[in-house]
Parts: sequence; C-alpha cells; structure tokens
Amino acid sequence: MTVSKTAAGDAPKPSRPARKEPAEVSAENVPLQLGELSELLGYSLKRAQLKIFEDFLRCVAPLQLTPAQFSVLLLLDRNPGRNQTEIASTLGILRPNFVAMLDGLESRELCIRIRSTNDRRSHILMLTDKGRAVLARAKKLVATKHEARLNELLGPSKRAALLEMLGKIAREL
Amino acid sequence: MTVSKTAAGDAPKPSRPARKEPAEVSAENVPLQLGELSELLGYSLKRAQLKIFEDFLRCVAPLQLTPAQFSVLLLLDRNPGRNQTEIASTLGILRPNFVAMLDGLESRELCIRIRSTNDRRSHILMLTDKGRAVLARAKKLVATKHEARLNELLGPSKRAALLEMLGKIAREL
DNA sequence: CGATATTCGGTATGTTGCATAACAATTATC
DNA sequence: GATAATTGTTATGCAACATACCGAATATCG
Repeated sequence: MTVSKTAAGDAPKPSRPARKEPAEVSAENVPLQLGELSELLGYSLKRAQLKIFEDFLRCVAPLQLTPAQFSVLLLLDRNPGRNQTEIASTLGILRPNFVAMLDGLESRELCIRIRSTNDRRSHILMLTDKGRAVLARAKKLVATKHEARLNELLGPSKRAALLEMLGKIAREL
Repeated sequence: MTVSKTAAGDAPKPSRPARKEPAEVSAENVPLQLGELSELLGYSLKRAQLKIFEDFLRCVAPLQLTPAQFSVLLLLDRNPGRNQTEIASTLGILRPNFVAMLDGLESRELCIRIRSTNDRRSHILMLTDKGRAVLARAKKLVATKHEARLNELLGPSKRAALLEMLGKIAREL
C-alpha cells in the first residue's frame, strides 16, 4: 500500500468515466525519488544538521540559548582570560559578527568584556556568575534531553563513531 | 603531553628578565581548549557540513553549481513531470524561496517551467538538454573529486555508516 | 627614538538563506 | 454557484555570513 496519510474516507471510485488518467484516484501521492541524492554526503549532512539544531533549540528553549551562544559560553568557561579574537576564531566566527553576539550575551549579563591591562586594545572575556549558572543549566538540558535523544537513536558506540568521523571531516578535509 | 603543535624551535628560555609573563616566550600560542564542545554532535556536524559544502563548491566550480542547485537538477532528472511545489518541498525549500532559484536555473537554460494542461495553476519542471549535459558533468565531478576525497578520507565502509546515521537522524529525529 | 606596519574591537554594508503574509489565477469542495 | 483550497509569485523581514574600513593601541624596524 502506498497511501497512508489522508486517512479514512477513501473515495471508493465506484464507476468513473476516467476522463484522463486512471492513476488520478489517490491524487498522485507517489513520493518523489531521491535518487543519487541519498548518496550525497553533503545533502544528508545538511538535513541532519538542521534537525539537530532544531532539536537543540527545543531542548534548551527555557534558557533561550542558540547553539552558537551555547558554544561561546562553553568556550569562555574552559578558557578564561581570552579576548574576543581568540574566542571568535576558534568558533569560526568572524570578528565583526562576533560583536553583536557578545552584545547580546553581555546585555543579558551572561558575560562581560574587560579591557586588558597588558594590551589595552583587547577585551578579556569572562563569564559572570549568572553566565556560569545558565551554562550549568544548559549543559544539563543538553545532556539529559538533546544528547540523550541522539544516544537513544543511534546507540552510544555509533554515536561515538559518528562524532569521530565528523571531527575528522572538519579537521582534515 | 599536551603541546604538540608549535613544533621544533622551542625557545629554551635561558635567562630572561621576564618583564611580565614568562609564558610570553612563544607568543602565547596555546590553542584554546574546546572542552565539551568536541562532544557536542551539533557542533561537529555544523563544522563538517561547512567543510563539505566548501569542498563541493570547489570540485564543481567549473560548472558554477551550488549544492542546492545540484540537488534540484538531480531531482528533476529522476522525477520528470513534477511541479514546483513537489520539487521544492522534497528538498525542504519553501515555495517562495524556490522561485528565485528556478529563475536562476531557467535563465541559464538548465530547466524550463511548462504550464500544466491538467492543472493550469502549476508549472511542470523539465530539464533541458543543456541541463542534462551539465548534470552529467556535475555528477562526474562530484563522484571523481568530491565523494572520492571523502571515500579516501573515511574509507568506503565508514563512509556508508556515516551516511546511514545521518539519514537516520534526518528522518527520525 | 620615531616612522611604519600590525592588531584589536567596532561600524557599515552587502549577500545569502530562510521564514511569513498576502495576492491573482485556477481548481476543488459542498 | 458560493466558498475554500492550491499554485506560483511578490514583498518583506530576520539571521547568518562576508568584506572593507576606522580609531586606538601595540609591535616592528630603521
């Protein structure tokens, strides 16, 4: 059987003149053939990435954090005393685009910019207490909801294998 | 050992007045710690996806095709006689955004819109001969350059496993 | 030392991808 | 035949991403 949606109420098609196409019965619900598309790594990669970001946003919604913001908080926590250029470049964010992002985080009092005394051009970035608290809660949500779901979907060993391959691609391609 | 980059030429730091920080020797080239970031699937996924799209664009540059355009051509080839809504929705493209995309492809004479006779609202999409030729050349470039590189990086079996996991995430998450 | 080049954060700006509302034409529904 | 739904389209807004440029501060080198 092909038709599964459109539910009950099937038109029984008792006696029809069939003006043009007899296959018109189920409204041509034939799904498209992906063809070579399902063999394209980039295609699956993009679609999977969108799904995962979507799920991330859902799981961490109570804290109003995007994946990018979460990654910044994580990096600030692990690397205190760094400036904007260092944080941005490690995340692949261009400095100009990082400004507005920091403005957002700083206006929510999750982090602060401190003018460095060694080099008065640069701003040292620091998590605030509130930032650390939000990060802790976010970590918990990500672990128990987001990553847990992926673990359940793939299994721990496959998930690890996936992570390793993605890292390899990101690093060595 | 932690430090592995920065290679040879280690400054032995013999006798330095060390005006401020003795660690200033190698210009503080200490790379940032990714921390939990490297365990975040979404993070690696995004970065890998960017790299792969980048490589795709490079490999198929002579034909001036983006991944999205390539996927449209592939889909049109496999599914002749479909309209814009069907093609767009299978690719996860919203109809309004699909218009400009088709304008681009049609202006390059890679495909054409044909007013359907059954339903004069919809446009049937068809590849032109030029479109089929470009698609054939693109397929070859993708196979011999892009996917070949990934095969060489991951190995065929791991590549297949990766593709399967990504598909599962895209479908079931 | 001082002139030049470089780096830092920041602004301005443009492009692209992605999402929603609305519309005319056409078709389906009742 | 009146109403609702669908198709392609336009307009529009937002977010991500990229480049050029600026002033301030620092580094480099003659």
